[in-house]
Amino acid sequence: MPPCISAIRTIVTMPTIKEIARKAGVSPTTVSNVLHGNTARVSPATREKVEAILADANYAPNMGAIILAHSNSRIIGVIMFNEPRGDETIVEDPFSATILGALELEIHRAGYFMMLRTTSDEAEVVRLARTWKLDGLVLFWVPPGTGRIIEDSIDTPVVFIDCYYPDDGRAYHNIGLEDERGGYEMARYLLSMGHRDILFFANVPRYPGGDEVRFGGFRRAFSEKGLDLPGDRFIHLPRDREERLGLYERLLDGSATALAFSADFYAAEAIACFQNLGVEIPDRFSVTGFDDNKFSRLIRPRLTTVHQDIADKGRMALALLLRLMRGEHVPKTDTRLPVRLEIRDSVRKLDAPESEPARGC
Amino acid sequence: MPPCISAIRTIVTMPTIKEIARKAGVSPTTVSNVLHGNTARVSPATREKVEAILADANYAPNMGAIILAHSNSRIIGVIMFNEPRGDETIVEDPFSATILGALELEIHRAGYFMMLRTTSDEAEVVRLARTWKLDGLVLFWVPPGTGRIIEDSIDTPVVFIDCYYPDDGRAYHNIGLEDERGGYEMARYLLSMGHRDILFFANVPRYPGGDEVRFGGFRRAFSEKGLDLPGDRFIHLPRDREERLGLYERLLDGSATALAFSADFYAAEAIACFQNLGVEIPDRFSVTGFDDNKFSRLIRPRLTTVHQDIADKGRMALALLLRLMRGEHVPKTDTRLPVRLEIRDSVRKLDAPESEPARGC
DNA sequence: CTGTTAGCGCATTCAA
DNA sequence: TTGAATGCGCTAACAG
Repeated sequence: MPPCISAIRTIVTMPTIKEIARKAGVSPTTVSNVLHGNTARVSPATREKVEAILADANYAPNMGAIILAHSNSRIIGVIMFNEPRGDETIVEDPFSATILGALELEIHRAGYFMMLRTTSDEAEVVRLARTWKLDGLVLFWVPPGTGRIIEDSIDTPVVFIDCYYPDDGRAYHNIGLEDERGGYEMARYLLSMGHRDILFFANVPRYPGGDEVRFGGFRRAFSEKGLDLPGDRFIHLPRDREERLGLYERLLDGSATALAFSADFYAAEAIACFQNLGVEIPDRFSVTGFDDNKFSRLIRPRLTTVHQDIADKGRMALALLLRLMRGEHVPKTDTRLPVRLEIRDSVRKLDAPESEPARGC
Repeated sequence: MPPCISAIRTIVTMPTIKEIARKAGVSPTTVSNVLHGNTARVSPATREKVEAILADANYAPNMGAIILAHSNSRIIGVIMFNEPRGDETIVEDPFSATILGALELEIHRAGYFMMLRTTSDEAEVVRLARTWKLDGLVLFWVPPGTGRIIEDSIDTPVVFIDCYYPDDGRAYHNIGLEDERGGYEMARYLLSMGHRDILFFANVPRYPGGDEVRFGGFRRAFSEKGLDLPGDRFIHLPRDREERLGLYERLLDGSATALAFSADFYAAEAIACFQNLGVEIPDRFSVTGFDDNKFSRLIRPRLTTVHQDIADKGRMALALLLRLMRGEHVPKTDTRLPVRLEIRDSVRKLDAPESEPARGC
């Protein structure tokens, strides 16, 4: 190994508290007290000296030792439950990406570290929490029943995002959405536009419980009008893109006038597919989404959808988690963040001329 | 504390190697050997017994102790350099999201853990690598000069993604893109469609060096035709959305016939803005993007752009990093992944009728 | 094939 | 106000 390399290695050697103490001519305990702002336990003079050496040596603690010493890592685990499929990852979904961005920002800001993982295996989550002594956990789309197992197996504060639970008489810290109301309002709107023959497309396997609740909102709106929305109007989209495109094409032979998607992305995909086939939207089909992601206003026609504040969901989840981590007692409530119907241009009034799209940037 | 709670806590208590050893009636070393598959050092009989107890106790190692014992954490740090701005995060960008998804998959698959962080501070990266004894580092969009500082300060294998370097006579492990060729081909195409008055919009502050290289490709194509593309055609987009929209609107008073964006998202944003103002694209402006993200084929007109395989970039970066982590000697090369011009419907031939859009899903 | 031992870096008693 | 001693859980060198 050439000398220049070993010189670099020397720079790299990480100073420890012990070394800092030696340089400062004090004990490791004193250095530790300085590091922790234990001003009462150290004189200003030594404090200053130690601080100078600390800065000069570019001291950085060894988290391994810290974990070992008091079993917390300052790591917040962010886990997205999903079945792995083909070449699409769940992280790249615009919803996921937006909320992950918000979480990263807040975790960083709070002085914690973020460990990201996707899995469909609760045992893996438990293992992760234990081996890393995670300080907190944010769990997305946990299937019913699984949340209980996780909470019972670990000692870590947990906040769920977008989860629905079995009737096990137990409460969870959850940040969710007014899914029922979202479905209800969208259905009311579609009904008001004259649509009766509606198909609802679930969010592939991504939102256990939630899609059903949204569909429940649709049904409620229908029954309020004395109409029925049969269960076979709830359709699971295939995971495979080609299969989805085939499904969209086959809809052209059907009688539905409106297609309600439980995610903007698939709505956009379907619209593009129809347009590529020369089928005009919303002339042939009215199409609606859910979430109001960043792209729903960029596609044409602009997508009528159910708006939610995605980044805010992440911020709320983290604020809650931080409180739990501080040991505050927070009542377990299933928070349902508000939704708002966002009417744009992808739904047409039946038996009426097309509406003029809105203007303005 | 009620008894039921303490019962749960008991379940939670994490077994250590020592406890496992006690239960199995062997020494901690033997357990450790079993855990590490050191079959040569332990008899099949004891191995089986220990394994049974291990599984039964749901043993999970304490990473703190492991880090302390041999200074590697199995964590791969993923760092995205960026200036924080307003309410937009870099993680939610479709490019980032796609590559993060691929990285998460590969890191997980390789048995490592992923720590995600955005920052604009190289000192923070160094600190992170040291305090966590990171096994590897993936760095995005590192500004020129900063990469060297980081590499010189730590002992961790580093792979850069989409970085350009100063002429410091040094090589880096970088997975980048044929940016110059991408710009060149796009410009040639625009020229072939009769465009001469072109504006190039840089990727906000996100891609130091890269945007300039893409613009360099544009200039080369122009000069090959004996034309000049002056430096004032290179425009930095404002970070603030409202300001960007204002900029787009002002373009209507200009003479440019084509707007070349260095990111699909902004191209899509601009197109939508124009459409909202009642301005037809590509009639009034031809618009092009870069990256070919998931949405570029969903918007209307479908976006003509420069395609890159984003997920593959992540996979290649991680494959390289894993080799480096294994101690393999890999020559430092600045890999430039191929680009491909993706001609769709957002560019029109000047002085010619609009082209018919392609059909098919 | 198995066990003993020392030490990784830090926080935290307890003594001085 | 300061320091010495102990232990967190694991690995690895060494001894048996």
